[in-house]
Amino acid sequence: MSTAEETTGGEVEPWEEVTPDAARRLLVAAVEAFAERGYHATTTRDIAGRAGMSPAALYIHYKTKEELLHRISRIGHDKALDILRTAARRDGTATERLADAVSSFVRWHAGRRTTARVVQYELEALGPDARDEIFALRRQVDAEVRGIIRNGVDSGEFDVIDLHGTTLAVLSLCIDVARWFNVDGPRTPEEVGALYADLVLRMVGAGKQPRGRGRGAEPQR
Amino acid sequence: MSTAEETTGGEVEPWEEVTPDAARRLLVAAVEAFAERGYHATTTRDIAGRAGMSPAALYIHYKTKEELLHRISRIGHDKALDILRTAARRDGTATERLADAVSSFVRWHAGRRTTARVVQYELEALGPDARDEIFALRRQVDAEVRGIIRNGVDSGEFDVIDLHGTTLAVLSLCIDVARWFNVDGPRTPEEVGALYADLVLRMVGAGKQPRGRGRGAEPQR
DNA sequence: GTCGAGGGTGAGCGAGCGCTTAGCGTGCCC
DNA sequence: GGGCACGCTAAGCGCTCGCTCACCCTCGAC
Repeated sequence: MSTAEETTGGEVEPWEEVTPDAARRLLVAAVEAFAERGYHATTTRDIAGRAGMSPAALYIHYKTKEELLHRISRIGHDKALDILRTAARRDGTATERLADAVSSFVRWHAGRRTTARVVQYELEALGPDARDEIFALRRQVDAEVRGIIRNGVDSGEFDVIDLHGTTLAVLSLCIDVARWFNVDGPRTPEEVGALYADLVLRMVGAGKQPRGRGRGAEPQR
Repeated sequence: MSTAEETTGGEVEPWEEVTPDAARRLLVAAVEAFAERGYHATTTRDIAGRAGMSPAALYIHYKTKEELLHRISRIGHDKALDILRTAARRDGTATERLADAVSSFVRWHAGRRTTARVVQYELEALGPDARDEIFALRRQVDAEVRGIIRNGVDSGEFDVIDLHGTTLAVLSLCIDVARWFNVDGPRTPEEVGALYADLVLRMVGAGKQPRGRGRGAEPQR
């Protein structure tokens, strides 16, 4: 949001890829309901009601309630992966790219918290096939973050003992934002993103022995 | 890695405070079912079946299905708070106490993952009264960790810009272990606890300016 | 031996679930 | 202007849910 180079994190108009209009309204209603009450506690009547339609209308656009969850999960994971890929492929030092990846990923989890909650916490309601598809995306998410951290280790910017464990912890920290973030709370998504980027750079030991690699002169802050 | 002084993290025989025996078997069955499928997707028939009893037996020991969740949540939060309090009240530097708190808290979330999942992720299914009671416990959990970090800042051991935000992030990191930890995975609860303690000490900037301080070294004061 | 109390069961209630079906209104093509 | 495809609704099906109720078995007290 601040600099032109930064990855956006929050999208302009979400769900615009879902057509026709009635299908999108149903899907948005489902996101809200799933995030509020959870998949299993949400009824198809509730979803249809939020979208201003009768219960039967849902089945014109979606085969089952689970298909709704699958579509939400798929689109959400695509978006999350896109955010990380954009940050990972920027020019700049590993330190800059990791900070950008974390801050934009966190901004998405905070700013679009309802979507993120469904994406991150309702996976187990998916059937086996959908679950496999989504888990493949999650492995790619993991690989993007691990790639940035490995770059930083290779360049000497980072000091990391357990690459896989640290990657796991970084992602875990970001994902959990969707659990606790409160829109009415004292922090904006941007503030949490900035704080978390700083904490993650500390976790990977960035900016301790600046060996003057790459183009990024100043390590952090 | 594990000194005799360390807080245990995993308990010897859990749920021993629940009597009579049939009530405990039902509660343990409910923990497993809630952790596997979630509260709303779990049926009372499933719980009773796992405990080897008829569906009606559940209502001899518990008024409703929600009372089961409440009891589990209450006991679990008491245990979590107890773990943190024990670590916070040890003798030693803030660095040592924070490392102990994080490693034992994480060991509990990993080693008793089923319980922790229910405790951390099924709160919203509680009614308003039970929710209030549990949230009060959660504020105490937060206060314990914040207290240790504040001690470290005051003593000069830690370098923390945002006390509340950092506390939130530390707890968030620990709690999320219950989401991803896999008993059949490559890491033991002890390994994750040690890794996370190290990462958290980095997050709070421990062991930077006072040389010779930090883990492994002899504590003074 | 009788009896009461308490832990347990089989059967089933009313409600609400996911989902289906028959039919209706509207707009487009000719 | 007739025919029809499409989006949608009202009604409701079959099922399973949380929970209840009438009754039974076991066992210690006397």
